[in-house]
Parts: sequence; C-alpha cells; structure tokens
Amino acid sequence: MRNGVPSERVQSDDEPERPARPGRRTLSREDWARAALEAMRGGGLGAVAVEPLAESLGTTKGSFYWHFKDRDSLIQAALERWVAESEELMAAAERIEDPVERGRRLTEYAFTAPSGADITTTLLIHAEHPVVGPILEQVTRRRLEFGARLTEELGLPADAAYRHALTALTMTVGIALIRRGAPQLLPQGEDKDAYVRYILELLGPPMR
Amino acid sequence: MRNGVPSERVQSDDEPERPARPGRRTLSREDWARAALEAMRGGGLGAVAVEPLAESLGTTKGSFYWHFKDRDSLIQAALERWVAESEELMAAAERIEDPVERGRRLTEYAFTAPSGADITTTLLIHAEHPVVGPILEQVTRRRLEFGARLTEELGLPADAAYRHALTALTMTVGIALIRRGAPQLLPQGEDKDAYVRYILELLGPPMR
DNA sequence: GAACTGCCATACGCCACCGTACGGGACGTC
DNA sequence: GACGTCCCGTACGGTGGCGTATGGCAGTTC
Repeated sequence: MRNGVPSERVQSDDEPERPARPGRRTLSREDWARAALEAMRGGGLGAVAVEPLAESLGTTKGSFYWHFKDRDSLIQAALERWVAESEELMAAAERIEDPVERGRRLTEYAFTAPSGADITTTLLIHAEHPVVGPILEQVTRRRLEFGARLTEELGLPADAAYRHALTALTMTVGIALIRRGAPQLLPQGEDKDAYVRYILELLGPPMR
Repeated sequence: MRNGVPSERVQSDDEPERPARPGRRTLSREDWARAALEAMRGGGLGAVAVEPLAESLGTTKGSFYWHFKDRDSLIQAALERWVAESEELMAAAERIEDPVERGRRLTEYAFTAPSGADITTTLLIHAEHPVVGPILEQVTRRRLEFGARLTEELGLPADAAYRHALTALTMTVGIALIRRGAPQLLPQGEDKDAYVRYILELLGPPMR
C-alpha cells in the first residue's frame, strides 16, 4: 500500500495505467449525474454512493468533490435529469392523436417496460429524503394531472378521471414493487400476456 | 474458563411473565424480537439495527449478542412473529361466515388500517435480503391463495380468482407505498371515504 | 458462603462511507 | 518555457453500524 513517507510519490512511469476511462479523459458533472441516475435505477438511493460510483467510473472522490458540493447535490442533479425525462415522455404521449390509443399505449408501457425503467417506486421508498420528497411529489402530481386530463378526453368527469389516474398510478407502483421483490408471484410466460390484458381492461378505457 | 458459547441461545418457554421492560428486569429474546418488529414497522429494515435498538430498550449490545447470534437472526425472529400474526389474521377472517361480508371486511381493512400495520410493502422493498425474501414469498403466497380461495367462493373460476387476489394485493401494496411516500396525492378527508368506496367497488364483489 | 450461571456493560477492532486538505499533473496562454 | 486553471489522486479524520472479547454483578444452588 503505502508508508508514512510524505514526499516522493514514485509512480512507475512505464505503466499503461489508463484502461478505466476509454476515450474521454476528464469527467463532466453530467457524467456523474447520469451515472448516479443509472445507479439509482439499479440499486436504489443507497447505490448513489460517492466512493463506489467513483470506482465504477474509474476515478476517485477527488473528481466528484470537484463537480459537486456533496452527495445530496448529486442526487439533486440526477433527479433533475429524471424530471426532464418525465416531461419528455409526456410530450411524446401528447403527440399521439387518438386519445384511446394514447391511453392504451401509456398503460401498456407502464406495465411492460423493463424493471428499472421508471424510478417512481424507488423514490417513493425514499420519499423521506429532503431532496427526493419534493421532486417526487412535483413529478407525480404533474403525471397525475396529465393522466387525469387525458382521461377526461375519454369522456369522464373530472373527479372520476383523477380517481382513474390515481388507480393507474397505484397499480403501476404496486406491480413494479412486486416485480422487484417477488416476481415469482406474478404470472409468467403466456399467463403474463393474459394478465397484462386483464389489467388493461381493468384500467384501460374506463366505461363505468 | 468461559462458556465458549458460539451459537444461539434458545431459552425454555416456561419463563415468567415480563413487564415489557421498564421494571428494570432482564430482557428476553422475545422482547428483542418484538422491538425489532416494531422498529421495522416504523423505519423499515434499516431501523432494525442492534445498537440503536439496544439504546431504545435501555440496554446495550451485550444483551443482544447474548440472545442472538447476529443481526440476521434477529430479523428472522421478528419475521417469525409476523408470520404468526398473518396466520392469525387469516384464521380470524375464516370465522366470518358470509363470504361477501368477509371479502368486504378484508378489503376495507387493507385500505384503512393504520399506515404501518402490515409490513408487506416494507419487506418487498428489502426482498433481496436473504432472510426477508423467502419468508416474504411464503407469506404472500399463502395470502394470495387464501384470497383466491375466498374469491372462488364468490363464484369465480380459479384463474380469475387468482388474478383478482393479485390485483387486490397490488393495490394494497401500491396504496401503502403512496401513503408512506406521498400521502398528499391521495384523497383526504371526505374525498377519502369516496375513494375507499370506489376501490371497494373496483375490487370488492367481483361480478364480471 | 462459595461456586456456578444467566444476563449485561464496556472496550475494542473492523468496515463502508462521507467530506476535507492538499498536492500535482495536463494543457492552454502569454 | 513559465504560469495559471482545470481536474484529479491520495491521505486524513469523522461517523455509524457490526461483531468479539472479556469482565462483572445478581441470583440460585449446594
């Protein structure tokens, strides 16, 4: 490792020594934010840890604390990316003209997207965190309003539309959590398709 | 010189009644398990930490490691209590004769019980833990089968009954998580009752 | 009343992570 | 080719939790 001798750091100067970061030499703040968001999808808020992240980026804390004040501000930056993604997603949905098709596609996406695609569930778990809580609430509220407006276009009154959006959110969150924690309990294989259709029918075009 | 006790201590079950704890009497394994389960309801798996728990029990780690091998075995003991509670709950439900009333009561309970009453959601969050995962799956599977059997009595075929039970579980889990993380988004006050009725109608006596 | 045992206190080492201090290399600028 | 700025490496100290080692007291037992 090293000894207590403070001066001379003798680094063997003939080593290749840089396979860790291909291409780019220096990291940007956005690189860190992106990596943090990715880690969050995979391992929750706890996976957004400075030292492990540095390791996986092939660098050290020195880089991190150059770009960020502390861990919370990294979380903040990562979540800001997520907010932008969420807005984009809604904008894309808005471009689908037929409201029925729009609802169907959105619902289907919510229940078939890969397991870590959306981190709402993860964030709900850590909502007590002072950075997470407010952002999560803001995004979720916007999504609910978006969903409710969309449902109103299908002919439902406002209160029923909000209830419907809330139910969709609840189901999405619930299924995401079960998929993460106990996927064996969910229908697999061919049953799965039938189950998705069942949910789509339960939530989809609200006719009640 | 010392009793080289390497493993667990299982005490005989004829111990005298304990006044919970504040009487400055000695603590039992059950006291620890109970406190652990309580902490888990309040703060998740992370709150089951030896030193903080010892502090809140007015004792030290010395006590803990007398009764338990390590933290995991405490988690195990706490969850075994939870398994027993779950069985009791189902047995109690079984005693309600009318299947319709039974379903209604169970559903209503699931959506109105105090926030930390059931830890299924908490455990789903930590399902990757080697002790939590298996116990959670076992309990949840039993509950799903229980719910499905109950639904069959209402006249549904087996597959639809399972789907129905799964949907009820999903909604329960989803609502529990939202209630914990973003309760502002759920209907409050008088709207809340209407929302519960809406859910009961959505899930309740399945007539489809 | 001595020994034994059940239960606990305390001190210790370890590990993972946070944040700081500081030095130093790389690279453009003059 | 000296210099300043950007970016990073490394050591250090601090915190919180896990598990161990060991001592000790309070009852019980003989």
